[in-house]
Amino acid sequence: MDLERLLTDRLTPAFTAVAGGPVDPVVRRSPRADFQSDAALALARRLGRPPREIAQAVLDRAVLDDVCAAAEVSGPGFVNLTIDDGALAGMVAALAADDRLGVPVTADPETVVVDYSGPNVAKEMHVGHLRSTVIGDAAVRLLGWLGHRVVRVNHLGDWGTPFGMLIAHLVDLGEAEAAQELSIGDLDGFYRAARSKFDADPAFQVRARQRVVALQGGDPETRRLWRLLVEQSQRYFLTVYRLLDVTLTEDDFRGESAYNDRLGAVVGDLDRLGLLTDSAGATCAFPPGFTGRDGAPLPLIVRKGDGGYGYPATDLAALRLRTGELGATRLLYVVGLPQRQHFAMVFAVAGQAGWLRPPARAEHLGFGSVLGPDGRMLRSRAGGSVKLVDLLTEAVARATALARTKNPALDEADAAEIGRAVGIGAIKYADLATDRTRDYVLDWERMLALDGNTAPYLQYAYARTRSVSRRAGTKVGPDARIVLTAPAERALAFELLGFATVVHEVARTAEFHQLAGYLHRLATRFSAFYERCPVLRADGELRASRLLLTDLTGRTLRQGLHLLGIRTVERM
RNA sequence: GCGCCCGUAGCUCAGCGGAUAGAGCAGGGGACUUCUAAUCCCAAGGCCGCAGGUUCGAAUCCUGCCGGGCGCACCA
Repeated sequence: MDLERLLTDRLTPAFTAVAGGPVDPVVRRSPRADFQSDAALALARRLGRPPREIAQAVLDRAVLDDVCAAAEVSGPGFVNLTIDDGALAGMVAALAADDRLGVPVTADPETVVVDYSGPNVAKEMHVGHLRSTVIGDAAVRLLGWLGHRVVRVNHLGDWGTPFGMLIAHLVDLGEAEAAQELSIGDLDGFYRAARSKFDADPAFQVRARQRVVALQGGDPETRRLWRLLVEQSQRYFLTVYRLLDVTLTEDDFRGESAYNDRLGAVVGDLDRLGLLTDSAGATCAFPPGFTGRDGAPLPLIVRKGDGGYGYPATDLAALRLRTGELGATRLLYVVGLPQRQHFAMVFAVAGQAGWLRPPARAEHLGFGSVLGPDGRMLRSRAGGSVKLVDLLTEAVARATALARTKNPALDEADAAEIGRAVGIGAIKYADLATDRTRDYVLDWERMLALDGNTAPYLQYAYARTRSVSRRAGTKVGPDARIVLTAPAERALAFELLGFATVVHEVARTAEFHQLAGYLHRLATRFSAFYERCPVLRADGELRASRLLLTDLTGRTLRQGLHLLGIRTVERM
């Protein structure tokens, strides 16, 4: 069903025979035929034969008759393959009959830990958390759909010195008042108030420092107040996740504090392994290959000079638990690019300690910043960071207004539902549609545009497929014959068959913009098909075939968008 | 100083060893007695930052520059 793989499987033995060793035929879509294989060119030097001759020898041996209408050598030595219409139709029909759209559940499932979102307790979620949350959730959805055991970890910032100040402020306010403030989502106000008191009032500073000591010493009352802060914040974060359509739940919170009682063992074991050195009073690991400002080896500070633990220790403890107790073989860290070196060092030390060894591997899925229209880091008018809820609320409001304008017949409820799906979808899609590692510019006009590579365009294409299916009345069985005559039908068929390839590729690379690009291409192909190939006005076999193509396109768009965490609506 | 990321159409981005570098937007031209025009079609638009190198072949790999961003010991 996966055409690219099918052709690869057919060409590989032929290439291998000709070359006398294993060769990847390098099959890809071609502007000059349906597919092309480029491997003969690369082989020419090794075999000392002209590439065209090699290509011909491969074609002489390869079994392609049942799939290809034409297979020929072209140019300097490309192999051009044209798929037989009947074979193509057969594959599309098989695809339509498959609930999983040609993407089987993986044969070797693994345990994958996805560490993402990670907001800080008693601090507002801002656009910086948007990317981690959206990308991480897409990873969770995709890997889960493929049958892997996915463990979501929301590595909350719930520990450290700021909590002394926050708890002291909470006491000043009174618990009820503080809880009220936090539950309505005024986290920044709470944090700022604590901060400014800390900066201005020496007596408050003393109380704050005492609270840090009490908290770390396990004082029950301080712990209770701390829990209160954490719980109120979690409640608030969950409302944001719900609005964002993210699958994170309360069960996924595993804050930094969860590793407290393991930090001692981490340091102790690293020491026993001879990996630690005292340096300027701090206990450090010096993984090879990392140098700092003056060319000196760069330390990973596992325990600070004052005896406290920093986040390297926490990250090591978390990693060890994930590969050890959770048995994970793939660790994904969806954290901004600036942390790249930190994670490289953590992974290196974990490798040295034997906590991270094949088949287990860790990947830092770094990402760039969200920029404003001026090309600089997105800021609010006041110059502070933009509250994530504000951003989401504005997206929904804009999309709802847009829906009303475009389709005045919608009632309030429908407009609201569409506004939500489109607004949130637009934000998430804009985030996922470009290369993760790059910064991107948040531009309302562009991401809510009704054409172009945007969520609304894809959602509209989906709504059109549903509209056609609804109007058809009769449901077309999956056993309907597919007939492909028009070029637009063929083009759509090829795109539909490419879903599995993209899904597998993205599962490997976590480059979600590849999936987004695929879905946009699919929607584009469908729109062209829709324009040129009447479905409901066609008769008999052709009508049934086109209905099935329409339905299959809709299912693929819905599934693809769902994997990205984006909703579809039945009408727009 | 060292390290990482990024310089591709006016704008936002794909492409990251293969044939004539692709989309979308904006701008130009066309298609609504509609299966939802929130759409489609056509034309136009490029020293792929610069300079070397490797290769049969380079936007893609290597080296050096230039420009932008971000990191580089006790905040997470």
